[in-house]
Amino acid sequence: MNISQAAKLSGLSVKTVRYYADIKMVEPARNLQSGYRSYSNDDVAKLNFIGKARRFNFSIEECRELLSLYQDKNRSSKEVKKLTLAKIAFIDEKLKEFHSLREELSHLVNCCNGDDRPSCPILDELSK
Amino acid sequence: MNISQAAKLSGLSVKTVRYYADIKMVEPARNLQSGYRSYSNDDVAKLNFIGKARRFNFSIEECRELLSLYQDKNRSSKEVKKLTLAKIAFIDEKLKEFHSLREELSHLVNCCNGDDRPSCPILDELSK
DNA sequence: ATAAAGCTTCCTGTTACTGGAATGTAAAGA
DNA sequence: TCTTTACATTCCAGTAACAGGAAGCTTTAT
Repeated sequence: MNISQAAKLSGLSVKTVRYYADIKMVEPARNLQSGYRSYSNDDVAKLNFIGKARRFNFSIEECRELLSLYQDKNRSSKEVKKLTLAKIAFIDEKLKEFHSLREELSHLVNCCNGDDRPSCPILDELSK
Repeated sequence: MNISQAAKLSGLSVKTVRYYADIKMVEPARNLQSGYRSYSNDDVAKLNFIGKARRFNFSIEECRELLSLYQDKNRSSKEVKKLTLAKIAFIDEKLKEFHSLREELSHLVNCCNGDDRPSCPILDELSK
């Protein structure tokens, strides 16, 4: 099938699918006459896989690893679990950061009248 | 003072300070003989301000806005509060995203044995 | 036959810098 | 004074993961 069909089936944009071909993550066959990319069902499965992994916040490089594990029938689940735990740790970091940011910002907001006068504790804090 | 001194006092890298000059956010005077950037205390105060705002997750463009409000003696605190509330809303979005991601991932991790066998529920989920 | 749709490659832009090369200036030591 | 060293300058490339768009083929529909 052509690229737009593969994109539709995998829920990705054509641009994204072409990008994944460019970076050699999912390289479809080529129609020799037209030069068009020709995607197999297997290719689409890989695109799907990558799409899901991306939605789970795995980076492209991590997707590459997961994909090679996915295709390796002798892999151990340990390796996949390790990657996933690392991702969870990363997310925990982000959660902590954003939590404390949120607290600080909402503290500032609570101190600010938010009226038409110029006095503003938020700016005061930023300039300290 | 020269750029490295300004960088030190503001807690930013020289590269970053130069970048802020390039994008016309903090444009110091120039030493006409050497061509070196010449930072005033006021410039350093602005750098400080921006550094703090960046740590509060404000984007460069938002910093630009905040900075102009900061320098506008007639600004209303309402405007600053509005920006800050928008930032909090953005952070809340991120928190929600990461929370649900974390849940899904830890669910997968709990289902995975993490041993030397190939069977892996994480990969199974990603390929569905 | 022609037009429209779909495909190709290539280039630019995004965010907020960082690293590095080539080169110029200033300060410190011999 | 000369030289080394430290610091400054500009400019270019790279980062992550694409999106947008131009110019130009190929296929399909009318």
